[in-house]
Amino acid sequence: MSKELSKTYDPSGMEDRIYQKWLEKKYFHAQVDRSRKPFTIVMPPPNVTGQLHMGHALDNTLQDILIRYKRMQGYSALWQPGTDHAAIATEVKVTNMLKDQGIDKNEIGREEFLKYAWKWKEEYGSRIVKQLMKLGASADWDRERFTMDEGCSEAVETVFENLYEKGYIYKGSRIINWCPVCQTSLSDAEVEHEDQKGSFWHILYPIVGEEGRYVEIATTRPETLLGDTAVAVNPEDERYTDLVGKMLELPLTGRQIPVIADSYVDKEFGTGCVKITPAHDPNDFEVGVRHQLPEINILNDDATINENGGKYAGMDRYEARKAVVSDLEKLGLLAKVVPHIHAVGTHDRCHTTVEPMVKPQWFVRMKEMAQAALDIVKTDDLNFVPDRFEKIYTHWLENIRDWCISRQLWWGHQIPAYYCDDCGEMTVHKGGAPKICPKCGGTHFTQDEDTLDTWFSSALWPFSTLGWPHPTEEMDYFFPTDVLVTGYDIIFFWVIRMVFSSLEQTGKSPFKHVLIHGLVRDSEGRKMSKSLGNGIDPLEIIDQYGADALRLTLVTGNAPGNDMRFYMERVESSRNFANKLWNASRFIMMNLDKAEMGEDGSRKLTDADRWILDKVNTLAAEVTENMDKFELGIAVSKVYDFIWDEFCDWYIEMVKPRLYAQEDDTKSAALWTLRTVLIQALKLLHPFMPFITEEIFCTLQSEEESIMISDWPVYREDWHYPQQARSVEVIKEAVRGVRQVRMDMNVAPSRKAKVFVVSEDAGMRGIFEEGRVFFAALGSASEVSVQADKTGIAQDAVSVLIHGAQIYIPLAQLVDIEKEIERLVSEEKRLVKELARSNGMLGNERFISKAPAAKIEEEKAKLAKYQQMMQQVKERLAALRGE
RNA sequence: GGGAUCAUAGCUCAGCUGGGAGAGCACCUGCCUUACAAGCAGGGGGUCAUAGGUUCGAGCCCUAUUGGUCCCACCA
Repeated sequence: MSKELSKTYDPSGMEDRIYQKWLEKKYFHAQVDRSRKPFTIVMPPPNVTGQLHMGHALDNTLQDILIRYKRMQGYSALWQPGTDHAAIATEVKVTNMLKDQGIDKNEIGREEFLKYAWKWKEEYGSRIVKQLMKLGASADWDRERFTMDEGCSEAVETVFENLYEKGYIYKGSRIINWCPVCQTSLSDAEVEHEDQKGSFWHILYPIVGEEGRYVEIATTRPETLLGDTAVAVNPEDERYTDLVGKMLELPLTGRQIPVIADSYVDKEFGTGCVKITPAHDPNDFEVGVRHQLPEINILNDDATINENGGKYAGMDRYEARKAVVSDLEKLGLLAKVVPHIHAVGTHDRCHTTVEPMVKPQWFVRMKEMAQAALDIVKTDDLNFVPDRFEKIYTHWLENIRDWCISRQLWWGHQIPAYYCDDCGEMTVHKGGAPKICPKCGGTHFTQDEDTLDTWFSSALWPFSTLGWPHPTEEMDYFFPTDVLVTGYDIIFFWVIRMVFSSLEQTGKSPFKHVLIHGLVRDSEGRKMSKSLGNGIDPLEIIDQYGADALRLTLVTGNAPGNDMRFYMERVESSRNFANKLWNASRFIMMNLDKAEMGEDGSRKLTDADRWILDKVNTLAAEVTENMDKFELGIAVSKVYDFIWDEFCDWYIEMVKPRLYAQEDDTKSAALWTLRTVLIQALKLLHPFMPFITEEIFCTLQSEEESIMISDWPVYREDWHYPQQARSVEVIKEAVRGVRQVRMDMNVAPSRKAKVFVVSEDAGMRGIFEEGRVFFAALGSASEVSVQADKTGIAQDAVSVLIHGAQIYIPLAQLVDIEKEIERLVSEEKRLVKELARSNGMLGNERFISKAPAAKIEEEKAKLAKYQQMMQQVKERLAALRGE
């Protein structure tokens, strides 16, 4: 006696109840178990103050599918979760929160600010975790980590020290990207280039000592003229050969600057003369280094002009631009202004135009580590799915520049560099300040003010969460991890940095596979964003349709690496599928309640039973293969089609007459098959729709169990029934034909008719004898007569011609002979085409000589089939026409 | 400037290593058949962007073209 399911599928309440049970039973907890193989996924840590959006929902659904699949296969499957401190994102939020309370972060100071930040983290840190739970995420929450917890921080300081000692981390005054609003340096990856309309200002620099002679330069940023320390021309540019070495009058400043030659200058572009501002342009900075030019910083941190800008000091950079241009015009030094579209670097977070500035910052030298990361992707130890992302990865690494890791923020890992209060000597030291200054023996130190780029700590995530740098059992067992699932938008920020960090620190790639997915867009293909207000809240979808429906929607028809559009209609159709499965299960349980399933020995499996067993068996093999190739969208649609089409629309309908009969010696076999196939299908579906499958599974069981720790279906030889698989397909074809004909003839569904199956082939007759009962039910037949010839069949019966048999339905006065002929003629036309195609192929000598033998045999079989059917059509037509 | 990617049914998208074009939704026609109307049965609808090429055979491979999306990039 099984328990009961409610009448309609209603996920609300059910999902939370089930999740709670899973938590209590500790099914998510993975342990080091040497008797089993490990399978590990490390969760991309969401921002600790973030909220679940569709991107998270997709990302975590994919991970959950993989981890549940592997767990069912018997792996010790660890899904390592945690959250990221998200340095700048969180700092901005906390700062704004304080601002709203009238508190200025600079007034309260670092220590006080951090107290607020931690409080904020405690308050909101669990929110995203709870939201992931609503989604059904089976992560090992007992192992939840945070990038700024003790262990992760230790890993960060250890790596910093290691890299510093190796000479890979250095501090230096280099040109970096500066965000004037966030007031911090940025890495190259954080700068987005946007095309903006601007102008090309052509400015005249008078040549010293040559009255009336000028050099014309072109610039998009005239205000930086205030920081110019040279003008450069190409050494091979004959137009300017005589100028090199001469001095120019730098307008508005009273300074004189030299003309230098540098191959960086493109003769063809602009005027061929470039003003050089080493302090505010990355290229100019390098030119400056080559020529030992002075750097004149003309900007304050908020992008106003500083005291080096003379009369322009205090002005904002754009005010200064206007003022400079207008002053140049007054002096007659503005040659012309040309409209110009150029790429402007902006901060990816606040979209402020960044200013290149020279500042003392910490950098990671990338050359060697990038090479290691490039090498590993050529091996089997690291591969991308789909593999085209390997190119993107490679291209980025080949062009990588040193990574600026210091940030002028407070929320984050403070750089473990200490300056001796006595002599100023810097010491890098993990685990707090050093005891004694190695240079002067001083004992008082001041720590570097800067914190690390948030990606520095997330780069260590795959191993810091497993206990590194300590030699833990987890590290030994679960590392390297198996799959990393993430969006393509984060390859540069995160994936690459994890790879080289792991290679450097552990000697291994952090994961074997990187499964890349695209973005979830709105129904019009736009990115979901706060500013557009077009975001769809996954939690609302879950409330309304259930997490299973959301998950199914996100994974169906989605190929790796491709963006997808989110449609409410698709969520509804997913929910409908859940309802379908729910009701089919309910039907099966009702029947299990009514009758005994019987002992093994008493079961008599019919062709239909063997057919569906064969189908579900094949399905298991195929789905497993798709899963292993990360083709999750294909895998789930196969399960979907199986459940809806084969199982519900065909098998259950086939089996009904046996269930409803008073006496049927195959009834228990039907019940057993229904239950067995349903369980197999539930298991195959479970990774995708964990809640509904668990609910049904548990209702079917007599004892308390869970589908999530049940065994994943494997292909089994004893369920391989090729014979029955074929014969039931024959009957299905006949049923479809009968239905089609009845529809064409407008026969009321309620009107049953006697159906004759005629075949000279005894094997074919056997198939229909065996399937007689369900053939009758599905074909609306009052009676089925299987015979070798047409004895007793009225001449005006409608006919269905299938390969190897003819089906006749005498429908008396309802049959319209003309219409019947029409139907047959169109069938004849179709067959003529098919025959032509088949004959064409087989008549082609080159096909015969070059195509694989199996293909040729297949085609020959088709030809024979069509020929046979054509003959039937011809005979039938002749009979109807009274020939 | 370099690169990636897409173009398949009215809409959104699948289509694995080349071997007779698929799904969901929408549409049309019949059905309240005692699991399900969130359903059942049947149906219409595609020169797989264009032009070449490779092949016995191309939606799939190659080349070019057109149109869209995205990423990277220090031409001031």
